[in-house]
Amino acid sequence: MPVGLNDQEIQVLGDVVSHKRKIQRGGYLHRTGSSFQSLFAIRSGFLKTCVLEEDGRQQVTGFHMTGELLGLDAISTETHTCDAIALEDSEVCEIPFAKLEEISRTIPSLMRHFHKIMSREIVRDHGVMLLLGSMKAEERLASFLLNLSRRFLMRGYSESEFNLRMTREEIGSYLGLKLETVSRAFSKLQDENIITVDNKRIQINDIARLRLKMGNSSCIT
Amino acid sequence: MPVGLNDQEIQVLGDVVSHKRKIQRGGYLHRTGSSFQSLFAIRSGFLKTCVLEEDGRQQVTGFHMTGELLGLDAISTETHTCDAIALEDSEVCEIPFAKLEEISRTIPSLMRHFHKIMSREIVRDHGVMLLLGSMKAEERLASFLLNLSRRFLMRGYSESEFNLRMTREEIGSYLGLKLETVSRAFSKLQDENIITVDNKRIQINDIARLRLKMGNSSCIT
DNA sequence: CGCGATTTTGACGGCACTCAAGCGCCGTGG
DNA sequence: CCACGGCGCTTGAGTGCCGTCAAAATCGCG
Repeated sequence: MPVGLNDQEIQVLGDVVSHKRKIQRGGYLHRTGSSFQSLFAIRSGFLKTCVLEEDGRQQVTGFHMTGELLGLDAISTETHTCDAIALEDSEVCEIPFAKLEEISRTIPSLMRHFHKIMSREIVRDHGVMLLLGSMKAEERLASFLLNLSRRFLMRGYSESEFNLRMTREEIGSYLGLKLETVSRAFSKLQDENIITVDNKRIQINDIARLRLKMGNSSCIT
Repeated sequence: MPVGLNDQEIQVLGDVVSHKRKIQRGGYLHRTGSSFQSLFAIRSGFLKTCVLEEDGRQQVTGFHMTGELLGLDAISTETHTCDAIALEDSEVCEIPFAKLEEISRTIPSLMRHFHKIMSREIVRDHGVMLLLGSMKAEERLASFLLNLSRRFLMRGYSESEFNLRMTREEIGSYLGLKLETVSRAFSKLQDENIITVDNKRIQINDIARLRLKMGNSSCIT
């Protein structure tokens, strides 16, 4: 997963990864308030992170797939600030953070890589802020689908056909919309023959026109 | 600024800070696309960061004051992903990032501190995402004012009376609202005697009721 | 097959956006 | 000194997008 490291470095890093953990669908990887010890690298599966509001409802802050790193938000307070929940059976590697810091002192490229990952998360969040702050419902959904498409492609899956792991409500929570609005936006894009929707199965028929829907060129990572 | 370092460490860090830079009101600290060399610690003043959209309009991603660190987003691509513009005459310390990484290898507490700062930025962004995704105009403005209030308090200024450095349009851009909506929300809070608004001068008369306006307890940092 | 969860679709209403007018402040120039 | 014009701010009226409420359809699963 960590790009830009040589074999030796990867091996050293491998020693840090204390053990793997399986989380079945619906299970928690960590909860808000629980103490922070480790980062988690996703080996397989699909997770969401969400913060709970006082009234019980939840806001999804991200969807995460293979190769991504979870728990970065917890470094600051040494307490997790969100829940991480598996949307399908998943497998993660636990990376004790203290060890990671220690080892990264001897491997500059690893440290640099780690810093880039944190920075990329900040850039990603800015992209989402842009989306939430200035896009309409249809633009948000287009942006979301294109983002998923790109991430599937990077992992060797089809960029034009994939299964959503999350519900309309979770998509809506992430995009700052109600589930009905998400559903309507799906239907609208389908009416225009840009995508084909069959419940959770999405097929992108015209990726160029989908990109046009999202006036903005910035693509959330 | 950096909390949690001892005197010796602070001195070492001081050596890293190559030189100070003054930016006058309206001036750029850095621009989108310019190459990344250094982080910037704000010594004094007030800056905004914003990303430009293709259509020329801009979305403000943050307001930044004394003691805060700018440029974290640029680490990932080694290119700045946003503009940083001074909203009043400001002074920053330039911190060459390569040097910071190098030195942090010998001072674990500095490295840890840096990681916490990056992590806090991620948490902050999640707070903004929550705000943009689920709050109404008045709640957003209340949240914004309380955030400013707290940050002024932390710096030894009054928490109940301060000057806004930014325009209504910039506030709106940050909060995902149009300037007219921001203005109306100010007026409404004033009508309820919760705040007193005199152009850029804000006085918080009833901080408890202002907190109530923002149903959510999460406070963006 | 039957139930609950999820999704779709429709009708309606409200909040925020758009368009527009007017005010106050301030720097410039007559 | 004062008139003028630009800019930022406020306020009003009307519109439209999206949230709310509701009902029906479909899916998933035992």
